[in-house]
Amino acid sequence: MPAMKKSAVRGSRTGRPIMALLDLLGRRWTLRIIWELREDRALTSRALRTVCDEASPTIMQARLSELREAGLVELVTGNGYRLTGLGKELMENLLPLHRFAGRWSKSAQ
Amino acid sequence: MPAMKKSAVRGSRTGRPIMALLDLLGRRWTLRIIWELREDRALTSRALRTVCDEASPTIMQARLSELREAGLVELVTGNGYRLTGLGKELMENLLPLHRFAGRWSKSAQ
DNA sequence: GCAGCACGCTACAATATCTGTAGCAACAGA
DNA sequence: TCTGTTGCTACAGATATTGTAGCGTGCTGC
Repeated sequence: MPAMKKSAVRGSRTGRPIMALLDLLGRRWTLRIIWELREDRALTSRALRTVCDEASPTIMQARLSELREAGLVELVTGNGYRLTGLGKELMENLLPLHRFAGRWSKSAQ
Repeated sequence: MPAMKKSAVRGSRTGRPIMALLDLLGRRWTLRIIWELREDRALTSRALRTVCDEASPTIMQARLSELREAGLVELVTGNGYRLTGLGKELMENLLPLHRFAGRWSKSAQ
């Protein structure tokens, strides 16, 4: 499994991949980063910080490192960060959330 | 939109539902809770803490309150917590992650 | 009644994580 | 050389999470 060094994925000591994945995605900005890189976008770390509500560089670098270790994101020098093939696969699974978010926001209270 | 009182959803001040949703899901244990309630399971708060790596009661209650405000989870007295209709819809969108997690874990390095 | 027991939930101090600001070295134009 | 941008780091303060203890309520058995 990618990125399985000691604390790359917190908690979830069961070894079940889905738990490790849910834990990885359940960290601040992680889902957002993947979302912002959808449709083959490549963004520099600073551009990512800007689109992610001016997230702090510390945590942005930490998340990008984790995502790189996990094999979901890669750094293309001179071009910024973008999703790997695996990352795009994950993105495909997340795209339906856009439609759901619309329904969710409309279902008042 | 459900649960849009002041700080129910942190960051993401854009008002775009997808951002609010990604922010809600990007908090520790939130994804895991929804996952553990899949397939119409109903779990007590203590059972949820047990299956979620013994998460602390403080944070479990906080997450459950947020999810209830968001209309994704409900408390059935005498039966524990379970997903609402909306919550099940979200769950449907998350189920493919199980398969992805398997592929992810197999793609060494 | 009255123990036990599990429930949802809270208090509170210790710890981990995140933020905000500043700044580094390396590279690219002008 | 000067200006600007890149990826990335330091560090102190703020926020979120953990771990432990415990509350009040309702239920079951005695």
